[in-house]
Amino acid sequence: MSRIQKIKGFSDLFPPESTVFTHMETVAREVFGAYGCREVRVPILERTELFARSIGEETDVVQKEMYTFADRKGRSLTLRPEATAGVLRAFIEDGGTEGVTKLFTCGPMFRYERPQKGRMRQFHQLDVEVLGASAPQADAEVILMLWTFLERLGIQSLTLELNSLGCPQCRPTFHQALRDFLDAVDAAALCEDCRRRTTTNPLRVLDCKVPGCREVTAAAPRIADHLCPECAAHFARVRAILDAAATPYTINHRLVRGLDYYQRTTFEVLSGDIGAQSAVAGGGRYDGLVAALGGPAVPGIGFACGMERLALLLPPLADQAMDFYLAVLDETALDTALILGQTLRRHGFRGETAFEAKSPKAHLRQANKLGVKTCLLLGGDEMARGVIVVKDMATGVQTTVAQDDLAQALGFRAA
RNA sequence: GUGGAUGUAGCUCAGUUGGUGGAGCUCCUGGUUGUGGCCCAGGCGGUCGCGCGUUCAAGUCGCGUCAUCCACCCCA
Repeated sequence: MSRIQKIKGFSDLFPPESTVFTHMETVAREVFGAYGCREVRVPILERTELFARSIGEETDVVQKEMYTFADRKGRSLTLRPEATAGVLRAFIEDGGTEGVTKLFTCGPMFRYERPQKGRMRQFHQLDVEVLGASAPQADAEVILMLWTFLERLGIQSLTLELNSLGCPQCRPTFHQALRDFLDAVDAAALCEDCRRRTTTNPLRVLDCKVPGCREVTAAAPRIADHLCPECAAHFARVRAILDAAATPYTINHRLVRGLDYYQRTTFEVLSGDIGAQSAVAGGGRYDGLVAALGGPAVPGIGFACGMERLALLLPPLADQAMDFYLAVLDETALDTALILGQTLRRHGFRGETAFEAKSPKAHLRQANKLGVKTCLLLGGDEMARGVIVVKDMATGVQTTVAQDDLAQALGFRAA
C-alpha cells in the first residue's frame, strides 16, 4: 500500500520539538497573564469576508495566500491566516465593552505559500490583543510584554524595530509626498514590483529589499517627518517609555507592515539566526478596525509571535524522566504489574509497566533507555512470595520489598 | 507563482569509467538458568522516490513526474 503523507507545508511535532512548543505556551500564559491578559480560544475557520475586510482586499495575504473554500451550503469559509481578525470578531460578538480588554490566544494559522525555513503553510502564533486603550502607554506596555516574554524564554540577540505609520489624518499627506518623490524618480532604477507599487501601494516600495530600490528610496521622504502633531507626540511618548524601561530598539523608517489595518505604532522583532524569514514577532496599533468590523469604536493594539521561528532559536527540551519502569519476567505477573503501576501513580510516581513478559536483560535495556531512576522486576518467584525487586539504576543496588510496601519503599528512596 | 539543490536500510550517509547495493547508529538475539550501560559476535531490515527511454547491462546516463530543503516574493 502506498503511504499517505502529510500535506506540503504542514508538520508533525514529536518530542523534543513538541515539548518546546508546550514550554513556549506555558511561559506565554505566565508572562501575558501577569499583565492581565485573559486567554480566549476562537475558531480556526471563519467567514472569508472577515479576513477580506480586516486584513485588506489588496494585501498579498488575502489575494493569494488564503485557504478558502465553500462549505456544503456554498458559503465561503477561510482557514485563518492570522489571529487578530477572529479575536476581534469574538470580542465584538461577546458584547465588546468599552473598558480595557487584554486578550491572549494561540494556535495554528494557515497561509498557502511555498514553504521554506521558518515558513510553513500551517504555522503557530502566540497572539496578544489589547482593546480599548489609545494611550501611548498601552503601546509601550504591549511591546514590553512581548520583550519580557522573549527575555523569559532566554533568547539572545534579537532586535526590536519601531516605526509609526501615522493616522488617517496625516498619512495621506505622507502618501502624497512619497508619490511625488517616486514620480520624480527614474522608473528604470526601480524593480518591476516597485514600478507597480508606485501606483498601487507606494508604502511598500520603502520595504523593498532590492539594493537598487533601496538606494533610490534612501532619500525618500520619511513618515516620521510627516506625522501630525498628535501622532508625533504619541510616538515620542512610546519611545520615551521604552527608553525609561531600558529596552533597546531602533527606528526603522522603512518598517511597513503587510496588513492594511495598522496605523501609528508598528513594531517587529527580528533575528539574524533563523534564515531569510527573520521576523520572529510583529504587531502594531489598529484603531478603527473594531468599528470597521461592526463593533464599538474602541482602539486596539496587538502583536503575533511565530512559534516555529521562536523554536529555531530555542534549545531542544527533554521530556521529564520517568521515576520507574516495571519489568515483567513472567506472563502470570502482567496483571499484577499493571495494578502496582496504578498504585504507584496514585502516590505521585511517574512510570511505565511492561505489557509483555521478556528477559530481565531486555527489560533492563529498556529501563536504561528510558533513563528511569528505578527499575522494578516482577517474575514468577516474586509473585509466589508477594514481593517485588527494586533496582536502583544508578548504583545497581537491588532490594526485595513486599508488594504492599512498594510505594512506601520508593518514597524513602526518593527522599 | 519563479529559481536552485537534494531524493539509496527506521535514522545519518558512502556507492569509482554503467557490470548482481554498503557503513555507522537504532532494533533483536547471544556472549550470563532471572539482570542494564561499555565491549565482542551474529541477525532483522532496501520497489535505490516513481515512470519512460538509451544500453547486452542503469543506484550510476537522458527525459518526465512527485516529494523535500533553501532562496525570491511576502510575512509570524
